[in-house]
Amino acid sequence: MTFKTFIADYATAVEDICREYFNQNRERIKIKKEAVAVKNLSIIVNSTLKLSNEKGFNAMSLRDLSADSGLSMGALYSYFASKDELLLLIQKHGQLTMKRILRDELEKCGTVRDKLHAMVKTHLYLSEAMQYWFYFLFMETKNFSRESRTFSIDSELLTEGMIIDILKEGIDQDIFPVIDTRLTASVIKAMMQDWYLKRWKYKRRNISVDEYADYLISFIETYLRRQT
Amino acid sequence: MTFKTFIADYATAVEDICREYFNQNRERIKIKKEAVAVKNLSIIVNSTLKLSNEKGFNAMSLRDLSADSGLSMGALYSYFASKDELLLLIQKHGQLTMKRILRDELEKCGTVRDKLHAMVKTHLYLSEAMQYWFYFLFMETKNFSRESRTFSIDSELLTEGMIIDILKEGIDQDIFPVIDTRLTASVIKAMMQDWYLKRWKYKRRNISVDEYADYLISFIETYLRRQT
DNA sequence: GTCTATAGTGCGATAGAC
DNA sequence: GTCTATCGCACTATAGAC
Repeated sequence: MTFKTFIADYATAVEDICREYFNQNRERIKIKKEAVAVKNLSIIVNSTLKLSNEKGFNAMSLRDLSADSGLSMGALYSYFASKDELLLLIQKHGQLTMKRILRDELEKCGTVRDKLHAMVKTHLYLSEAMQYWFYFLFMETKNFSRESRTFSIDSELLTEGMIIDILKEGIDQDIFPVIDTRLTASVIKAMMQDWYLKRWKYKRRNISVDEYADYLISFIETYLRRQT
Repeated sequence: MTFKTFIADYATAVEDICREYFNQNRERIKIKKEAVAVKNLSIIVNSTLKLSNEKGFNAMSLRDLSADSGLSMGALYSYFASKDELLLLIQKHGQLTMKRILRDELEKCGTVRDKLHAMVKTHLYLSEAMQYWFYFLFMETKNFSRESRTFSIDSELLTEGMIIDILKEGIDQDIFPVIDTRLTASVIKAMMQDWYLKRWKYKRRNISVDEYADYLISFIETYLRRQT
């Protein structure tokens, strides 16, 4: 798997998320034609992510969003009931999609080593393809409601849990040395997150997501090599 | 060095930063008595950091700050000219203090291995002692002015540069294997940053900063062990 | 040196024309 | 389904009393 093959499979992810949101909230949304709604929702979401990445969701006014999306203030409110609901749409549906993709990719794997590679690559590819989305989720969590914050924390722990399971499986099979799986999973997650938290740095240095993935995998494998 | 010995040396860091700010802006600040000014500035800074960590600097109103600090709106404006200036005070003076402490601690070291250990420990201890400050600087960068953002980026690259220098020195002395120093420094930084970005996680698990530091050092050393 | 009261601004949200 | 015009509110910042 390379980034190019990955992106071909998930090019319509944003549109899919918007369609799902539309279908789940049909009664409340004033627009009735699916094609129109999904198109405009995608524009709204993309504009919101762009503007929020620049100056934060709180600092982004709906007037900014109106100007950037090309929709009027009134039109925006046909798609969501409040600014908070827009935040929720992006958080909830974004996170669900990411979890689903990550799980799907992992299920294709046979060996422990395959799983570890798929975990690192899929996470990095996802955060590359949905860069704004990942950055948004990380930076804006504190603006969420109590319930949403819990959801966000669970999401972090879920990914970490998946890494822990892979490490444990490897230790059981005598492939990896005996290590602190929770701390190791934690720092692996931190290294993967750096890709989208410091995107500007890697861009400036012309490091591609595939190069970063290869480096990370070799770094982790060196640590997990059993001392003979 | 443990966290306990470290904190004893730098207990007055916040107060020192406020005193420095006061002395550099004597003409503009309406309060004239140093003792009063430094005391209230410390309260203001601590309240700002606390509130910003909860909901972000933008979402924190000066009414919130007034309530939390116990100073009236009018009194607050005796210490700074605008909300933006308050942001600048925290950013600029905080960053300078951190750089200074980091450099001081590294200069005490003799061997390459000592330097690497001091780097990890000092960075973690600093981010533990000034947790709110570090989190603030990371999360609020997008609210900074253009010039301030550059300053912030330089600060990130400076720390990374210090790690690169240590790695290069180790490679030259045949202590470390030949590796990509820039990428390695980058992921080491990412792992150190995780300590303050996910403070809630480590707190929940009762992992102390000394335990995290020891784990990180052993992780890095395993990677840097020359294969025989 | 600190307070209260308030001016002026820009926000989120909505009503009603088209 | 989208627009423009506008309301009420909360914000930053300041003026003037104590």
